[in-house]
Amino acid sequence: MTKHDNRPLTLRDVSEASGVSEMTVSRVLRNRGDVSDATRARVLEAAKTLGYVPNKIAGALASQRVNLVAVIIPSMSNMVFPEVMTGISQILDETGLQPVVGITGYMPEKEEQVLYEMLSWRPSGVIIAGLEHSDASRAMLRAAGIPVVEIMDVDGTPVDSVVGISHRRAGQQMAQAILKAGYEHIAFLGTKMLLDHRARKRFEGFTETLAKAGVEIEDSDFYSGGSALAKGREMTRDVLNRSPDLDFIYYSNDLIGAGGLLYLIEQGVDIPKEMGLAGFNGVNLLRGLPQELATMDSCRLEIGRRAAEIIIERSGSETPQDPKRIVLEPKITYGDTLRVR
Amino acid sequence: MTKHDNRPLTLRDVSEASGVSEMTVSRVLRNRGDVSDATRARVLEAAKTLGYVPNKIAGALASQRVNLVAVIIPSMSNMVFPEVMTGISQILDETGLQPVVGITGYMPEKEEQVLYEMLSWRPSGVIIAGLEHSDASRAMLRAAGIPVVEIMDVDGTPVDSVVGISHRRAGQQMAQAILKAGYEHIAFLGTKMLLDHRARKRFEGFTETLAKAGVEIEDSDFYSGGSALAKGREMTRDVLNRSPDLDFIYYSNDLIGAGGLLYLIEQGVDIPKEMGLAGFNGVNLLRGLPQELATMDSCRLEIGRRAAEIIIERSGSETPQDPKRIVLEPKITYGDTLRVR
DNA sequence: CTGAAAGCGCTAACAT
DNA sequence: ATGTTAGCGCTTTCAG
Repeated sequence: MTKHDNRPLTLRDVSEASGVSEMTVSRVLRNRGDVSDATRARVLEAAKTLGYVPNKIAGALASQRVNLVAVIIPSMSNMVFPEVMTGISQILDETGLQPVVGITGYMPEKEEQVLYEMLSWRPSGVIIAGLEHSDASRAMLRAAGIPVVEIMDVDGTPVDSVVGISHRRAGQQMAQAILKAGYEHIAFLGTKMLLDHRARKRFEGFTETLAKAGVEIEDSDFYSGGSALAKGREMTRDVLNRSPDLDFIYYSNDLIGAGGLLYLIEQGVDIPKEMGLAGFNGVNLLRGLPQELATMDSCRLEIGRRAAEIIIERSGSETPQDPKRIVLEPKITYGDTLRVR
Repeated sequence: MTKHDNRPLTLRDVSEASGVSEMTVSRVLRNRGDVSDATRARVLEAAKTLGYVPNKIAGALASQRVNLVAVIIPSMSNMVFPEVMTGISQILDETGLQPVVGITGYMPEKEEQVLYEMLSWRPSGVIIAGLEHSDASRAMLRAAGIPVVEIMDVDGTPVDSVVGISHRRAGQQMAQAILKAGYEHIAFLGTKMLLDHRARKRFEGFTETLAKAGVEIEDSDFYSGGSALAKGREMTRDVLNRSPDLDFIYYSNDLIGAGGLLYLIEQGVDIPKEMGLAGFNGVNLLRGLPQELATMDSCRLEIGRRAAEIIIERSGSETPQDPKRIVLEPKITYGDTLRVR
C-alpha cells in the first residue's frame, strides 16, 4: 500500500515505509523507551523522507496530555502585555510547554468566551490577567482541575495562585512621593477605567493617601481611544486651562504622561519646578524623551516569568498543591519630573 | 453511575444526567441537526449544571476539523504585528475560526520549530510573515495541504497566497519624494537587518533610486537592541557629528525617527528646512509629537484583514484554488518633516 | 528491544 | 427527532 491522495501522513505511513511497527515508530519519534540504533535510524530516515508531521490531536487524546498553556490577557497593543508574554516565553521555552494567547479586550463576556474556548483544548495550565472575572469564568477555572495563575494584580481573591503587584499600594506610594516632594495641587489624568480594574485601584490608592494628608485631587479627566501621546497632550492642555494652579499631574500610564511632558516643554513650563509629572508602567520604550518621566515599574517581565514557573512546577505533580501568592514590589523611578521642590 | 473523581466531564456525563443519548447531546451542543426544544432544553440544563466544557481534542480528531488558524510572526513587541493581529481577529471573529500565534524572533530555525509545532495541531490555515523561509519550512507549508498566506511583503516567490506591500517600492517612493523635495545630502539610519528582510528591501529600493538620480547615501548606521527612541536620538547625534552637511535622514522605523526628531528640535534645528526626516510604518501611537514625522503607512490592519479573508474563503472549499496575490499601495504621509525646501 | 490490543472522547454515517 | 456503530491517529498497557 502506498499513499495516493493528499490526506496528511500518519504514523502508519511511516511504519510501512520503514518496515517497523507503528508502536516503535511512535517510540522513536517521542524519544521514549529503548529502541535499537539501527531501528531508530530507519524510522527517522523514513519520517524525514516522507515529511511526516505528527498529529498532536490524536496524541493528546490518547495520552491525555497537552503541552499548551492558555494565556488570557486584555490586549496586545498595550506595551505591557507583550512584555508579560516575553517573560512567560522565556521560562516555558526551556520546557516542552507552549503558550497560547487569548485576547479579551477588557470585556468580561469575551473573557468568558475565550476561556471556554481555550479550556476546551484541555491546556496544562492557565495564566490569566486580573482577579476580576465573571462567576461563570471563575467556576470554569476551578472546575478545570489544572493550575491557574492570575497575574498583574494581587488586590482581591484569587481562584488559585497569583503573581503581581498591589496597584492600590502603587497609587499610595506615588501619592506619598509626590507629597513628600512638596507638591500640593494635584490632578489625575487617565483612561476611562470602568473595566480596567488595575487603573482604578491605582487611582483609589492615590486619592486615599492624598485624602489622609488632607489633600484633595483638584482636577481629573479620563479618555478612551485614540493615540495616547496626542491624548496626553490635549488633556494636559485642557486641565491646565481649567485649573491653572496645578503643580503636579499623575498620569495613569507613561504614554499619556509623555504626551503631557512634550506639551509642557513646548509651553516653556519648568519641569519639575513649576510642574511635576509622573506616569505608570516603566515603559522602556520611552527612554529618549527630552526629560525622563517619573514612573513606577509594573514588573511585567518578572510577573510573566514567575507565573510560568508556577505553572511548570504544578503541571508536573498530580495532586493540587497550596496556592502560591507572589507579591512583587515596584520601585519608583524619579527621573527628571518628580523632584523635591 | 455518578462522577466521583476529578476527571474532566465528558459527553457521557451529560448524557447520563439528562437521560439523552450522547449523540443527541453532541448535536445540541453543536447546534447541528434537528433536536426537539424539550430535549434541547434538558441537555443544555444538564450541561450547564455540571459545568461541562467539551473536549475539542476529541472533537477535532473525530471530525477532522480544527477551527484554528496558525499565525506566525517574528515579534510582538514591535507595534506592527499587534496591529496585523487586530486585523486578523476582526475578520476571523465573525467565523468560528481562532487565531493562534507563534513567535519566531526573526530566527529561521525558530520559525521552523514553531511551524512544525503548529502544523502538528492540524490548523485550518497558516498566516506567516515574510517570504523568506528555510527549505524545510517551505516544504512543510506545501505539504500541509491547507491554505497558506504569506504576509507583509510581496517581493519574492510565495508558497501559496500573499498579501502585502512592496518594501522595495516603498524605499523607492520615499527616495523619489525626498529628491523631489530638493534634499541632496541624505543619510539612512536603521536596525541591523541581516534577518529583517523587509527593512533590507526598503533600504535597497531607497539606495537604488537615489543612485539612479546620481545621489549617493552620505552616511548610514545600524543599531540593535535598546530603546528605539533613545537609539534614534544617539544615532542622529552621531551621524551629524560625522557628516555635518546632511540635509535629510531616512529612518527605518518611526520610533527611531521620533527619537531623532526630538533630538533635532532640542538642538534648535529648523525642520524641515535645514533638515528633513522620514520614518516608516505610520505608527499612530506617535501622533502627538511636537512635529508630525513623515512616514509611510505599512497597511498593517488591512494586511491582516485580507489575509484572514483568504483563509476563510479557502478553508471552506475542498479543492485548492489558484493562489491570490494582493499588493497594497502604501501612501506617504508628509507630515511636518518632509516639505519642498 | 519490539509488537498487539484496547481505548482516549468525540462525530460521521447510517439506522430507526 | 433520536439512537447505534465504527472509527479519527495516536499512546498506554501488557506480552513477548
